Order: sequence, then C-alpha cells, then structure tokens
Amino acid sequence: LTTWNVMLAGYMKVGDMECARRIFGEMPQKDQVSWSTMIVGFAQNGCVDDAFGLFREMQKLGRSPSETTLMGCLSACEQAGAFKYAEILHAYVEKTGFTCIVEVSNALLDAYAKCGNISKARLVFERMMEKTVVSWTSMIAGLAMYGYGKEAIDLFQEMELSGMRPDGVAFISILYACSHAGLIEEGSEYFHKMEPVYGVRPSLQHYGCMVDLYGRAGLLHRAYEFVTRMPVEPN
RNA sequence: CUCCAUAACGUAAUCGU
Repeated sequence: LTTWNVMLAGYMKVGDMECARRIFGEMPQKDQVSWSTMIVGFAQNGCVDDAFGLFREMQKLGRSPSETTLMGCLSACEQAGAFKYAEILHAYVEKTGFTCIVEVSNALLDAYAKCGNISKARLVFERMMEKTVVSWTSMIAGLAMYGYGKEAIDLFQEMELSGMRPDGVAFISILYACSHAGLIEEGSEYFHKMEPVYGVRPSLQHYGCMVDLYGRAGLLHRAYEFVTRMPVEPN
C-alpha cells in the first residue's frame, strides 16, 4: 500500500495528474493517505474542483475524510479562494467534532482569511480552546492581508502576553502587516528586536520583508541602503 | 512494544482591468 501511495505522491509532485489518477484507479486498496495524496495533489496543481470531487466521492463511498485529509482540503480552498468550499468543509468539521483538533481549526481559520472572510476567520480564532503559534500567526497574517496593521500589532502583543513565543514565521507575518499598513517605525522596531529580545535570527525572508517595508513606503534610499548592508547574500 | 518509509495546518517580493 505504501508503495502505491509513493507512486501517487510522485506523479502528483511532477504534475502528472493523469498517471496519478490511473494508479489511483488501479490500486487494490486505498487508505486515508491515498485519498489525501490525491486531493492535495489536485489542489496543489490548481485543480480544486477535482480535489473536491474526490472529497465528495469519498463520502459517497462511506469513508470519512480524516483530519489530515480535511486540512489538505482546507488548504486547497485558500489556493483557489474557494469560499463556497470552505463553508462546506466548515459544516463537516463541526459535524465530526474535528474543531477540537487545533490543526484543523488552524486550517479553517486560514482558509476563511484567504477566501475573503476575515470575520469568520476571527470567529474561528476566538472560539479555539487551544491555540498554537500557528493559530496566532494565521490570524495576524489574515488581518495583515486586509491592511489591518494596527490590529495585527495588537494581536501580536496579545500573543506575547499569553505566553506564546513568536517564531520566525510569526515575524514574517508581523513585518508583512507593518509593510502593508505603512507602519515603518513599528516594523523596523520588530525587526531589530528579533534576535536580541526574542532569540529569532532573521532569515533572508525577513530581510526581504524589510526591503519591502521601506520600498512600499517610497523610502527607496533606505531600502537600497538596507540591501547593501544586509549580512546575508541578497537574492 | 519501540523506531523507520508514503499524504497533511501559518511563510516576503514580482501578476493592470
């Protein structure tokens, strides 16, 4: 079974959905990994309708999509901005009680944010019993996408107060938020506190965010100076 | 029983309507 699954994953990875589909039809048994591989594979190759077709087919066959399959489906929604699918999946999540699985709620919150419904995303976030750094980061990034920079910063502070330690991705989100809301000083303050205060070494992506922060605000000299002085090789 | 192999939640910039 694993061997068949590996074949599915391989074909999907190179974008050969026809071969993957053929193998999927030929294999003697299928498990959750097989279904999940197909659904996520279609989604990542931009075929969201095929992905959901399989989700439906799975249910018709009386198999319950696992939490992992669900996370893949939700992640597929965001790539397509497929709000209608996000709502269907939300209903399924509620029905099955998967809401208590933090990763599933994270995926749901992120899908709503990326599909254009920030208030539903917020609702999912507020109702979560348990939050991980992924939950906080997804919410912060969601607010940032809508240009709510101030709110993103407030949430970042709230996260710190709750005792959650921000990681590298959390900093990418807050820098993204500052950049898109024109909060230049706030952004550079966060950047400069990263390593000394939080112990997170800035990566190339963080430097990229800073160049964007200055450049987007029209501070081209500052952006240029930043690029020439950064300690990692600019890409 | 333990470990290992296949899927799976947050990740900057570039995309006119």
